[in-house]
Amino acid sequence: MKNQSGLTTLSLAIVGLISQRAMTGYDLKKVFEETPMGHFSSSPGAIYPALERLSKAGLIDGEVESAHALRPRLAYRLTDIGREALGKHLAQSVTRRDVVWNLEEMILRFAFMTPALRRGESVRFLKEFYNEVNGYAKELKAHLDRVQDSFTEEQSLALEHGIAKYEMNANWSQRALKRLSRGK
Amino acid sequence: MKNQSGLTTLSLAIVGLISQRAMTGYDLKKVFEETPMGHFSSSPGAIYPALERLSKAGLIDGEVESAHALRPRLAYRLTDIGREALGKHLAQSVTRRDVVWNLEEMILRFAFMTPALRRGESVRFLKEFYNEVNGYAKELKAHLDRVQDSFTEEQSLALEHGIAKYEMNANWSQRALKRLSRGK
DNA sequence: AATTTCATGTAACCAGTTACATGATTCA
DNA sequence: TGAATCATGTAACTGGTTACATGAAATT
Repeated sequence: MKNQSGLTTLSLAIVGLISQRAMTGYDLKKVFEETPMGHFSSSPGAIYPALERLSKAGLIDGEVESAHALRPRLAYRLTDIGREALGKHLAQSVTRRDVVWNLEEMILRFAFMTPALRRGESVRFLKEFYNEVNGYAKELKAHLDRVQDSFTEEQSLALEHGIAKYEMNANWSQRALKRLSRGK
Repeated sequence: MKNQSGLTTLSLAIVGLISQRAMTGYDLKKVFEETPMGHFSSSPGAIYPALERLSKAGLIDGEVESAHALRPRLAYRLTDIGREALGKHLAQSVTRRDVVWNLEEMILRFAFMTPALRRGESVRFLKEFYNEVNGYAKELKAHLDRVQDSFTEEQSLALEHGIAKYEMNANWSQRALKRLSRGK
């Protein structure tokens, strides 16, 4: 459990995908294999136990589609509880901790916002996201100024990589903000 | 074990730091807490077991500094085996898989290259890194072209985030390459 | 006198990894 | 007919998380 709402990154990906259409474990596996959707293991040893946990927690519900077969195809869809949990998870505000430790998950959250939340929530997310990544980029720059004299060239470059990463995120969120405002 | 040479990302960080100067578990904890060195847990429950594993594997060696105290201060330094293992780990070539699944670890590798490897190795690393991130950026663009009609605005933006990330990495590695060539 | 810092560890838990297993159906 | 795909699962292992524990030394 990576955060207060109790969804791991993999669980979020699963719940988010299932929120769009009913899916079996195998469907999820294929999405993780064939699309650049975050980077998740497509191993059955991760997916099926995760589905079982979410099912036990009442967030998703599996419907048997071919009861006669040896391995009945189990198509999962979101329950009302699941839809609410997803909404709450996505609506959490963006903290410094989030962008430092779970940046990729933040993008995953953002990807699932429509139609789970209202458009205004995506905008709010982007503004908060921008503030945090921009703030952290400044922190990193200040740190570089302090330490670069004692650093090897590679170490300086590695830290500059971090700065460039957060600046790229700041730029992206600004662009995204414009696109969302323009679009509606 | 995340890759063929058997070092997890945390182990690499520990071995890399210890290669620069002898360090205790507490020293490592402070580095992880106070500097933006990758993003590692500063929890003793991760660090001390990792030190023990590395010690058992013969990569590092702990020297008791204050035997009289209740908690003797254990300063670790690299063994010859450890130095060799670090060198081999850092000298691995960069694969597509690496930049897709372990990009942050690649930067960590790069940061420790001096003085563990010769400068030429850093240059080779950057060239390979550039090829892979650039290639993957192109893959992502092609994917976006294929799927964007069926995507929500947020999903398109999330994928564009991925593209921007790999383009930023391509730019960074080009800049880094120039700096290393110029500098020596 | 009280709090923070130094310093190392353990225990319970949990999620993800690799590898294995089964067998029907579809395709070359 | 042999291989690939569909489809779901289990078992052993591993490493990281959170929380707890201890107690000396330094600082406020």
